[in-house]
Amino acid sequence: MIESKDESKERLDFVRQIVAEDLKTNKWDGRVVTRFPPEPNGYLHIGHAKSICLNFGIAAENEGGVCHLRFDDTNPTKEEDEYVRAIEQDVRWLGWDWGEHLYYASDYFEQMYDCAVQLIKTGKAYACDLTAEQTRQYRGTLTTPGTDSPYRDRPVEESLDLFERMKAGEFADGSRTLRAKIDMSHPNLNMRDPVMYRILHAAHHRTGDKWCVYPMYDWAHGLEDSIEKITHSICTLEFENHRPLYDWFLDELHAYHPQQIEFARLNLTYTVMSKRKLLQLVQEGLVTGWDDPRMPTICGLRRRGDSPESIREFCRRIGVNKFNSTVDIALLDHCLREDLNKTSPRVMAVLRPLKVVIENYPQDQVEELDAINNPEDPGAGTRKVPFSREFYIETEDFMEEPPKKFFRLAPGREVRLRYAYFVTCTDVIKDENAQVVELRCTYDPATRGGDAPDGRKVKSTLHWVSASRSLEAEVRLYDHLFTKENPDDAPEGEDFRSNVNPNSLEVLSSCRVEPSLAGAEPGTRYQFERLGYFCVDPHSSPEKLVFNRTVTLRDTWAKIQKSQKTP
RNA sequence: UGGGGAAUAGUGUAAUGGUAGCACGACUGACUCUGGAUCAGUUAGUCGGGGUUCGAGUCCCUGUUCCCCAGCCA
Repeated sequence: MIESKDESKERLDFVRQIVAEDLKTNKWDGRVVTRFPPEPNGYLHIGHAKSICLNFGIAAENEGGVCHLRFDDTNPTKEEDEYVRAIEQDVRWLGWDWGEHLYYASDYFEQMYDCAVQLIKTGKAYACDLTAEQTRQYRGTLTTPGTDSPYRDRPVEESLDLFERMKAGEFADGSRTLRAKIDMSHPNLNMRDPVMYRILHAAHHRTGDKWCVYPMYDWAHGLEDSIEKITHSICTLEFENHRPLYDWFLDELHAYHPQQIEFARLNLTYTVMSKRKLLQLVQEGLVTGWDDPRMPTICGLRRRGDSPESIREFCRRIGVNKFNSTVDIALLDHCLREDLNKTSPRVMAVLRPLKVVIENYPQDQVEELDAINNPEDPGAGTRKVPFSREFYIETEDFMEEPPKKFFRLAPGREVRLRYAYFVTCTDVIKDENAQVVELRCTYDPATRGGDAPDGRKVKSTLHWVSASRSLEAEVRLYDHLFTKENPDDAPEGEDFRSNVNPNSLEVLSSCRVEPSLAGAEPGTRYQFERLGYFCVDPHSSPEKLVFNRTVTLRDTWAKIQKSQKTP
C-alpha cells in the first residue's frame, strides 16, 4: 500500500474533507469504505486513474480504510472477461491493492431481484408493457411533464407475476420493463418512473444464461454500495442528477445508505478521454491498438514508459473538484521527468547517426571508459563504455555553419565526448548531394575521461557510441496524438479525427545504442543522455531492440531554435 | 422558457469573514562533463453589478457565462 507522504499539513480536497468530518462525527462508526466500480467493457485510462487514486488513496490514508474493486457488470451485451483481467492488471500496476475485496455486481443479482419484488409488493414498482419508444414519449421533455404509463396502477399481483415471467424468459427483449413508481411530472427526468429491469436474452460473462432480466445502473448501483457497506460512494459529476434516485431506492428499501459524492472527471490537453472516441481511434486504425503509446489508456502509458509513481503524483497534484477543467499535459510530462530523472539509468544512444573518424587515434584500439549510471543516484554505480577510432554522434549535433547560439560541433571547433575525450573537427566529408556523411577529427589524449589537465573548457558535451561496438536499435518517437489542445475543436462538419497529429509517431530504424543495452528487458526504462526517457517495448528482443520514447528531456536548444524561427 | 451543478494568474489548485498562497508553464540569471538536473528570481488572478461588515474570494441580492439530464448504457 502506498504511504501518504507528509500529507498532514496538506490541504484536503472536498471529498477528503467530507471523509474527515464523518470520521470526526463518527457517522460511519469509524469506517472508511470506498470502491472503484468499473464496467468491464473497455480499457482504463488516465481519467480512471484519477478516480482510482481518489478511492484507493482515501482508503489508504485512513486507519482501517478499505477500497473495493467492483466490476459493475450489469449489461451482458457489452461486457467481457478480457476487460476484467486488463482492469485488474492496470489497477495493480498503478500500485493499489484491493486485498480480499474483489466483487462483481452480478453476484448480487439474486438479492437485487428480491429487493425488486419487495418494492413491487409495497406498490413502489410495477411491470410496464410500454415499448422503448413509447416509454420515451411518455417521459415528457425537459420542460414538460411526462404522462403516467397505462400499466402504472396495475395490481401488485399482476406485476409480480409478470416480473417473474420476465425473469423466466417468457417475453421478448424490449417487450416489458420493471419500473419504479415515483413521479412522472418530476422536474428531474431520472425520477419519472425509471426503468429498473430490462429483458435481455444475452449470455452474461459470469452468470451465463441464468438471467433474462438485468438491472439498470440506478437500481443496481446503490444496492451494490449498500450490500458492500460502502461509506462514501464517489462518482463523477454527471451522476449528480441521479443522486435523488440513488437515495430514493435505498430509502424505500430501508437499506444501509452510503453517501454519494460527485467530482469532476479529468480532461487533458492534446488528448481525448471518452471511451467512444478512444474506441474509434482503435477501430479506425488511427492508432495501433488500446496499448498504443499515444493512447491515454493505462496500458498505453505503461507501454510508453510512464511509471506508476509519476501517474499517482500527477493525480495528487491535479486535485479534486466539482467543476470541469482541463489539465495541461505538460504537468504529466513534468511528473514523468521528475520521477524518471531520479530512477532511470543513463545510457548513450544515437538516434540519427553521423560517422566520425579520429585520425590520430590508433586504428584497432578500443578503450573501456567509465560512465556514471545515474548522477542523481550514486548507488547506481558506474559501467564501462567502449570507445574506438570510429564512432557516431547525433546528426543534429554538427553544423557546418553554426548559428550564434549553437554550441555543438562545427568545423574547427572542440567539444567533449561524454566520459571520453575532447575532439576537434578537422574535416567534413560530403556525398554527391552535398550531404555531410562523415566527419574527421583529432583528439587530445590528455583529456581521457573528459577533463582537460590544462583546465581549458569546451562549450558542449556530446553523447556518442562506438561504431564497431554499438548495437542497432529501432526507436519510436511519440508526440501528442492531436495537434490541438482541444481535439474537439474541429472545422464545421469534421470532428476530432481531423486533428490527429500526422507526426505523432516517427520510427527510426537505424539507431545505435551502447552495448550495455544488449538484451534489455521489455518494460525497462532508460534515459538516453541528452535526448529523453525511453522504455523497452514489449515486442523488443535481443535480435531486434525496440525503444519507445516516453518523454523528451527539457530542451533549451530546441526552444532557442523555435524562438529564432518564429520571432 | 424545467431541474441539477459550477465560476480564483495562461493552466491546475489553496485560502472555510482577517496579508490572495502553491504547483505547472513562460521569461531572467547562477551552476553544470547531459543546452538535463539543481538553485535563485520575474511574470500574472478572485466572472460583472450592488449590498452587509472595521474588514468579503468567502455572507446576502442580482446579472452573466459554462457543464450535466429526455438510453430498456454506465
